Amino acid sequence: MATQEQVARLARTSRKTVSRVINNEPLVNEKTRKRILAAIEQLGYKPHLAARVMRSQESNIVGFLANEVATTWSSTALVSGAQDAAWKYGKQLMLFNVDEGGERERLALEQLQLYRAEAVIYATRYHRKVEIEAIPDAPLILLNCFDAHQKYTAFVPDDYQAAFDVTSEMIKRGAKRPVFLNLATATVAGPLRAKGFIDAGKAAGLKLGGNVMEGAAIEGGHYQFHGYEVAARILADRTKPDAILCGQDSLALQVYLASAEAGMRVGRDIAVASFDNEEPTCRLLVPGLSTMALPYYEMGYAAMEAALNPGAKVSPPSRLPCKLVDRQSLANDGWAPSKVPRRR
Amino acid sequence: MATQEQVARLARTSRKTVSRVINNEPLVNEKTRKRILAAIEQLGYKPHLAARVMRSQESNIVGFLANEVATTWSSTALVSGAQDAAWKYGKQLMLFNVDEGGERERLALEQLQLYRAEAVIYATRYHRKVEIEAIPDAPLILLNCFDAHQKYTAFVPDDYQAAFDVTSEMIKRGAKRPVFLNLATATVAGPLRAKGFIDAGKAAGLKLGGNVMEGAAIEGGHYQFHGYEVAARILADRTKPDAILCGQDSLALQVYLASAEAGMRVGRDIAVASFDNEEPTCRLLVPGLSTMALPYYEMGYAAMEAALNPGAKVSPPSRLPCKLVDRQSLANDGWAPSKVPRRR
DNA sequence: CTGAAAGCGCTTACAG
DNA sequence: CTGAAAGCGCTTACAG
Repeated sequence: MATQEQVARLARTSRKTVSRVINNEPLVNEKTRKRILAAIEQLGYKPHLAARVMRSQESNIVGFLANEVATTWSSTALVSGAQDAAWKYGKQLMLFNVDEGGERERLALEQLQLYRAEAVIYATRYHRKVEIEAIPDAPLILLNCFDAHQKYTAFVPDDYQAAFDVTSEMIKRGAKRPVFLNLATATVAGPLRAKGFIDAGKAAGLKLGGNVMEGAAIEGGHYQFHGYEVAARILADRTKPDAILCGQDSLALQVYLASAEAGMRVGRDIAVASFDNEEPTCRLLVPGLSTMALPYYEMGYAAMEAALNPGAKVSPPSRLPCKLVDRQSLANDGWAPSKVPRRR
Repeated sequence: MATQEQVARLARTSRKTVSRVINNEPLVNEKTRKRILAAIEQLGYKPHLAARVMRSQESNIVGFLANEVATTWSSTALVSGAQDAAWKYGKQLMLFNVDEGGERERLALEQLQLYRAEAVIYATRYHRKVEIEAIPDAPLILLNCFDAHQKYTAFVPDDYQAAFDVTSEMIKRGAKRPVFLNLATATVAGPLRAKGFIDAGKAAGLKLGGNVMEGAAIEGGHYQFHGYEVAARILADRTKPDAILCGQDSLALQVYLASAEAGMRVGRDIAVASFDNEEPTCRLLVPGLSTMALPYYEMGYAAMEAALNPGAKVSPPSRLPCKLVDRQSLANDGWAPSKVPRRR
């Protein structure tokens, strides 16, 4: 691979002037610039980043540790957001798939120190608490998670608002007996959403305190889905719900199965809504699933902005708003259209 | 951050001897080594990789471009396999999420040149043909894909074997009228699997040529799933199948829905098997889905081995074998146990 | 507008 | 077993 030295020789000029052209510095004669650019082209010269890093003492690298992230669709959006923000600042993302507290995580943080990363972003697959320490000389930003002592800047989805909004919409469309098939109680999002669900009922004059149930549970360290069994049970009940809000799209999938087996059709005999907007699940379900999309791209973007502009505020975690992606599942033929409250 | 110079001063020795200790070279006096290690500890010294790279002219970096990969579970295994193999050789993975032929891909390849990557692995989400060119001075390895001219070493799953094996198992357990709800015909895996399905029938004395149908299609550049409609249609038919093999777990999900709505229970009234073993789908379906796992970890590992040992054979693509992950869906109460052919 | 010199933090090549 | 010198490919700081 060619060096600036070789380019300079071919262009009959000095290394420094070549460096000027490469770094788009002004004050270079047009003719000299042309000659240098031609030489660069001819030799296929590319700057050697390691040399630049060493001399300028700037690595321009930001580490992105994805904890379990790659197992779901959400990772794409988190990484894309961070990537786009990074490129805006001329920074380079260094991406790692890690396991919390595990060997890969340790090695990734080690590598990032060796590369003199300027900041580190730590992202999790779902909203939760983590235990992690920053490496020296690089701010740590938490993405979709937070630390117990709120020591680090963090960005999470606004679970309360999301549940409040989707429940309000459900009620606005006619739901009288909505049930919330929630995430495991041991999650962070679960209780926040339960509160949003209940408060939205309260705001509309509905008492929903008894309508929240667990659709999943953490058993033996593993996340177990019980949406199918719970849905089958409540749909067999005399006072069955007219709408089911699911804590995640996977639970909605199980509700679809249980509904079909109970002879009920989603979007006609029972309304269903959910959280996540996860591909491909949403596209596969018939009818299409109405679900609250989590603002992963925006979260990733915000995290990178914060990583590159340290000194800003640290805690509490910034809660980014969620939006409903409306398809066909949030409907019930039993809801009389006249009863839908109008909004202006 | 401390340098070897500072460590040397503190340990009252020379930079070179510090370098010896750091690189585990022999021929260092035990006492000197101890002093140096203590100094390293005290100063929190970490080697500066950029400096090492520049002097040794070895970047130790391998690029991993994940095309659409992060949208599915398969990515984890592909990356993990490559990661593990890389660490075995003391190499570092540089991971990028890219879009084929897009801006992110161009930028990623550019970055890898600037970092003087020693090899590049290009991975796709599903088995297909790609158009891509290697960057100078770094071998390109294709993972889960291949190029038209077989110019590059490639690793793909053995789709023919996978379909042959799962179909044989289906027939062995009693299937008489299996139907294959295949991927879109325009995919690479689709036709290979169709052949495996038909050949397995032939080997067992069953004519399955007319039993292959498309469960998905590429329409307007997008992959569209039709598993629900097709399954609903064939299950309503007088001569309905006793088993459905699905081209991917997502199609199986749609078959579960259509079966439930037709009043049929998977694993009892209709047997279902599939390809992918994708999380979390497989864990969510009731009953659990029996499916051919694709050897993603092994493929990733093999790709990295090939990347770091160039000069080996190039074409045709290496086809890695798939294995059945058996759960409860590959059963049908109508299959008399006595009719199951015995194997010894 | 241009260039010579120094130095970033290491490892290489060599001499003791 | 140890160390002084040179150099990897750049950018910085400075002088013209």
